[in-house]
Amino acid sequence: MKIATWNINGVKARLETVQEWLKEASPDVACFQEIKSVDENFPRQPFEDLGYNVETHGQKGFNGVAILSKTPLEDVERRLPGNDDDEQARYIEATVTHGDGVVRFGCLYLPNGNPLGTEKFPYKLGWMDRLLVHAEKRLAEEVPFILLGDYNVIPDPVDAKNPENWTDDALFQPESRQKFRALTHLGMTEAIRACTEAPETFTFWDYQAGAWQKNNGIRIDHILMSPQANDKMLGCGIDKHVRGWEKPSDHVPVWVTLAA
DNA sequence: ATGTCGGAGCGACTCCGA
Repeated sequence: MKIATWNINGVKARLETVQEWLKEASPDVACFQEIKSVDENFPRQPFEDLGYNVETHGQKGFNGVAILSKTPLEDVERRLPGNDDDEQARYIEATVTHGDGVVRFGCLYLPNGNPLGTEKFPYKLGWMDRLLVHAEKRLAEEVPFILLGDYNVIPDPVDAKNPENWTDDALFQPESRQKFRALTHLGMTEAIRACTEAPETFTFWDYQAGAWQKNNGIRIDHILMSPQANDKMLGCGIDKHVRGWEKPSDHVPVWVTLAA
């Protein structure tokens, strides 16, 4: 079973690119972030034509997440619990049958948090606190649970080409990194770090200032696995080549494979 | 040293968010 996450930066602008990648990579489950579409306008048909079931949680203009699965998506829940006043579409959860068991997926688009000194950074930290509470609840259920998406957190200096350039950025603040570590300390395994020790393992390259050409990347898209999911993990990868395609997203797909 | 992109609202440019 192959499971992927990708911040596509706009489903309308990326439709052909995403279809091309789905044909090439053929994930069983794909989580997308920044669909930038309301649910009614999400182009479901092109994905259904490729054999996917589709569930979305979108809003107008920005944010928005989606889960695609070759097998049915069940018990779909939208919104991260913990703040009924939060109107931003950043979380969707669903269960997929896998072999003789099930896997629950949480697809997330964690707030960016920039610029520091505005209400955006405490919103990010509050959202991470809610995610910690929710993950703890899911982990207590002791079923395979995978929390994947654009975390907007650079976990460690090794996860940036030029970490010194990120010291004033919300993605690399000590508080952001501490809360990300706290998630793993609940017992979740961060898949890419568990699968590879390769240097310069990045998932995002800014559109600006020739970041891609200079490999000036960061690693902010993560797949966190509960113990029951981690026990099944076979391998992982990052589809870096997709960043070099025509009309790319600034992020690339990240994936894991699980034993049946 | 600088370099971008997507979407919305408006009315073919400017702003926002990243």
